Amino acid sequence: MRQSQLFTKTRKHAPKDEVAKNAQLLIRGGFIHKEMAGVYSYLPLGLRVFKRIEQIIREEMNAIGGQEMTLTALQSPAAWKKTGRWDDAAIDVWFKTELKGGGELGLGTTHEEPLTELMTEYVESYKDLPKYVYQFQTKFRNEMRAKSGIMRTREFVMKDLYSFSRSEEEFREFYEKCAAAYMKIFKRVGLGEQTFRTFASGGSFSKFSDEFQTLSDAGEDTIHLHRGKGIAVNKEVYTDEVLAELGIEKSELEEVKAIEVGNIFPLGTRFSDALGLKFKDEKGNEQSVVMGCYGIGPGRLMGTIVEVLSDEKGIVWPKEVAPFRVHLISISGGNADVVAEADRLYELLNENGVEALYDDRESRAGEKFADADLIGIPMRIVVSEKTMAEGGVELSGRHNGGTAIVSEDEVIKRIRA
RNA sequence: CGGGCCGUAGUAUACCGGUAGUACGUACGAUUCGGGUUCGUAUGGACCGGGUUCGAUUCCCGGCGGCCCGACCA
Repeated sequence: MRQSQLFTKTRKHAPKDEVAKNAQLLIRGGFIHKEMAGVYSYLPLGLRVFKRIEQIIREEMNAIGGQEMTLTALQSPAAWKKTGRWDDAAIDVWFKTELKGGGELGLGTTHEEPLTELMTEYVESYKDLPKYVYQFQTKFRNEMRAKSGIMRTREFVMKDLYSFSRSEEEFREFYEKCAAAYMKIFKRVGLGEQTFRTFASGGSFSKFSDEFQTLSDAGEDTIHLHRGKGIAVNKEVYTDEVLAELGIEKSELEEVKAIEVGNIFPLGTRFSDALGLKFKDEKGNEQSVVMGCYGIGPGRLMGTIVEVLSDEKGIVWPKEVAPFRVHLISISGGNADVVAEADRLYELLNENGVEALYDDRESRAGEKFADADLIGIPMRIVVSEKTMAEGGVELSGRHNGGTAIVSEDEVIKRIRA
């Protein structure tokens, strides 16, 4: 895409009402727009990153047997009343409203109830199980206090997968599979090294759950990390009993701040019992379906990547989530030959299927480099009088900054590598 | 929900109970052209309502909005 056509622009100053690094950089770079507290729009660059993250999650969920669908955001109270969760005392973040013709409805905060009820239409026999269903859905949560940029918002997309199994053992098997898939996802988005499976509270559904925590001072959570074993314990459940169960000792742990980027937990039969999701086993006996729930917020993940991987000049996107594969920059100083050469290279990249952001604006080099650093595309190609004189183009990386003059043929190969 | 701070051009910031200034941006002209070039001209602003006052952007009250700490957090 030609940068001159992009409707967004970069800014030198972050808005004063944003303190979180992720929001400051994402707004300065033109990735997101703050609509109101805790509500952000995703602009062209931001949406590209978001979609990349979403796609990585999708691929990994499909790989473990997930079937994608979309449930509704508007929620009828009926199913929620059956499980006792329509009450504000049970879920205090409901956005509720009324229908014109009478009757209440809510904006979905989570989707156990509607999906469980939906599954009763299709699950009858042990032959129908297990099943794994997921979606990317907008969740609405009337948080007391939105904060930390795009990390805790009132409207956000969540990938939520629900597992429906015949037994506790079958559930456990998938639970571990999903935990492994989660680690793959965090690795692919560039957070593998600093993300740890963390033993956590199970809330009102089960004794325990597992969180995935990415180390960052910007995090809301405090965890006790065992670097050697690569596991951690959330402060909430940091008890002698839990430590003994995990076979670790206090002296081996360090207390660190972290961002919760994922959470998986057992639901047992809490929802299947309340909503009548049962199946007939091989002997004809009726059994309750054993459920589990698995969430990741792509937006929060995007914010976390910015928090963890940016530097003083701006964002540094990992290759797999970058809005474009390469940032092509022309430094022409009004020289038409340089413009023609850069145009040609842009076409060449397109022809080779390399998505490029092409800075074809008539700006000076300094401004273009500063913008490129802020936007954070990992690979950069510069075309200028200098590179033309040297018979190639300049290739450099956002992260290490090293540059090299390479030929055109070589550049395509290197980018694809 | 408890506590605190804050609302001034598009953005970031000054000052002031009596003409609201600067930087960036934007427009035009010139200059320059590998790390936000320099100069000139122009553009554009006090969240809303009430009160005090001769006079309020400034002080007081209310509303709305924003941020932070804590609590909460499927």
